Amino acid sequence: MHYWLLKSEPDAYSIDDLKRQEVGTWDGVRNYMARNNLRAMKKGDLLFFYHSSTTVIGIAGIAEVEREAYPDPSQFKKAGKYYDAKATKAKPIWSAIDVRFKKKFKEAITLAVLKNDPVLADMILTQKGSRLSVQPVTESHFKHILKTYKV
DNA sequence: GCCAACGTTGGC
DNA sequence: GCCAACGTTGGC
Repeated sequence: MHYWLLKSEPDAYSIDDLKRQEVGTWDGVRNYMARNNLRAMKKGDLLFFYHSSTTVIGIAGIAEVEREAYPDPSQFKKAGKYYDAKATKAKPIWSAIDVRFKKKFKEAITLAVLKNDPVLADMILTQKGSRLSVQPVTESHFKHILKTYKV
């Protein structure tokens, strides 16, 4: 079992959207490191759903991997903003996963709170300048966050 | 809205 | 292969 953190701008896709859908597609990732992390995910892995670029920045809830990486359909859609002319069906470049809603926190665990926690000093999320949108979270960090900021 | 940090592109 | 220029992310 591995743990992850996925960022999304709630204006585009929020944990409430996922809750409504029950199972949602995580597509549009256009960064190689983030993509490789998507590809490393296994069904049943747990992930933090993180809200970025919004009024309350932080971890909004939990989801789990429902379907492992497959070619991101949005790379083939010419009209869409995630279209990639270099990608072909035979040789796709980008990957998507499906995630299943697990839980929405009553209140998001904010980035400020996480940054203030010495236990999380070496978490990728809390590093200055870190903007990786799909990142691994260690088991101890994941459990620590749940235990400490239980909501 | 600003801007630091980072990733990507493309000229050489 | 280097690196400047540019575009994007994302916190503040």
